[in-house]
Amino acid sequence: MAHPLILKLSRRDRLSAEEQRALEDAIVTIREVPADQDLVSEGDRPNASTLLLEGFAARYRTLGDGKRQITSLHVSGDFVDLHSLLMKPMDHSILALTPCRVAPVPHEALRKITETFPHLTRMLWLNTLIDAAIHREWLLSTGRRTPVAHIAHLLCETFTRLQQVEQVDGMSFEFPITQAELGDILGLSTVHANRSLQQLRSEGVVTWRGATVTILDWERLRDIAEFDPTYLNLTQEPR
Amino acid sequence: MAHPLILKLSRRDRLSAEEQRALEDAIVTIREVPADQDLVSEGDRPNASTLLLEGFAARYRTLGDGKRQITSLHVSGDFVDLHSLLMKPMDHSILALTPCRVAPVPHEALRKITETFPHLTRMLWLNTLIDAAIHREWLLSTGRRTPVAHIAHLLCETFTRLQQVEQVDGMSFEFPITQAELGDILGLSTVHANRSLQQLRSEGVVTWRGATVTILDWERLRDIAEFDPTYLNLTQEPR
DNA sequence: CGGCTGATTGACAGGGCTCAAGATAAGTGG
DNA sequence: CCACTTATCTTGAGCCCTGTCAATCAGCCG
Repeated sequence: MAHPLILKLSRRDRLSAEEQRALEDAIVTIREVPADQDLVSEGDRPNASTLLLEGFAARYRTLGDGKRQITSLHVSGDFVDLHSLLMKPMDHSILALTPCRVAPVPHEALRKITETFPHLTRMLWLNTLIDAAIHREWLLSTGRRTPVAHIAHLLCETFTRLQQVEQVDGMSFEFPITQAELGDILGLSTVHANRSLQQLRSEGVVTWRGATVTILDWERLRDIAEFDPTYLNLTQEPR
Repeated sequence: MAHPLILKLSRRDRLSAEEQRALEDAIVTIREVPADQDLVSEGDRPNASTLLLEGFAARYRTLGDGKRQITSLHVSGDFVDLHSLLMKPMDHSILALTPCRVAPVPHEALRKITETFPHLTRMLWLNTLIDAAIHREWLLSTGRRTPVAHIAHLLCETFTRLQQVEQVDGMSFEFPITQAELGDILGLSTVHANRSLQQLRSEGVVTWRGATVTILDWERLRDIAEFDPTYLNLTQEPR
């Protein structure tokens, strides 16, 4: 089974046949998780990391008064909690935004990879480094971008990430999040998320109907967002 | 030379003598960088990663209109751009907030470590995972904490991190950042950063005179911040 | 002492939040 | 396929938070 992680990593550097096999062999079971259920919960000490095969998931943290911040979004091919191999316990939860198909990859298998496949280990490490780069970009968005630019950036980023795993259709893609969730990504209230989104739509750069987003004017969207995909490390290089 | 990175990593898991030696041997030169100068600049393709031995540094990104967001702070023992081993080019810059003593660790040496010391590699990987965990915590702060709670959290975090590398003096520590920089950390204007800080001081939980911060009431500061150090992974475990 | 940088303050405008209601869309049972 | 229920999206109004601008104060250095 050629899973989307291989697709994703292969964009950054070539994986040998052995490396691909090691990744494939690491998957022994598949689990279906319904929407709105935690894939992993804060405080867990998982003994496997979760590879997302299908669906959308979000990592989030909640404050005492119930305010929630989504700290990252995940799509197929993402290793949503690869870090739990080395960091325990979980310091945040991961929520299935849609029904998800996931593969728990036992930490034993991952540890074995780190002992035997240095290059593949670096590629997995890189995977978590890209997560961190996305976090930094989100920090810039939350702290300094206007709400409209923040949404624009989120759409550019999501489009680009989905493109890598062949989940886009022309300039359209499925983006099944509610506006309440959008607010929790942006660090804004639902109402303000709604109004900012309307502004972006009214300028004719995007369309967002139901769960499908269409980018009508990529150049303009990119300019509004000041989107520069460097941080996603999409180039193939020796790593 | 027992550098602070060894101190820092040893809090998370025991390093063997060979591993420590490998880290020590990786340092061949030391460089002094004056304050307000970039240690590394966006777009660079460094062939060494920078270990911060002394001083404070910050990673930041800037928008077209000049707005700046600081995405992380670094203190002695931090490997400020360890990620540049695998991610090129640099997607952000790193600034010396004070005069810094740094050790460039050649990527060659690091790559060799990944080929020969799987456990040490995991420890370095962990180091970058903790950076990412801090990013997530900052996202929560920027998106959902009040400015006062955000500052409180920053102080709790900084105190805890400095404690690990023995840079605190009782409940006091040196924190040489200006209020403009504080604003760029919080995602607020300088003026508002100032007013929020005053509020925290007026409640008698902290003192911040010149570059030295003193925590007068840790419990209260922790409660205001809802600070939970889990994400810093301070426990010693097999990794 | 004069000239800097950084901290503090006041006034005011605009942005973003809350509350609450109405409109749409999506899902469910008959 | 319809009627109903529920979730989501929109909109309006009013208040508070936060940004901007500009001036004053404080500390440090030559």
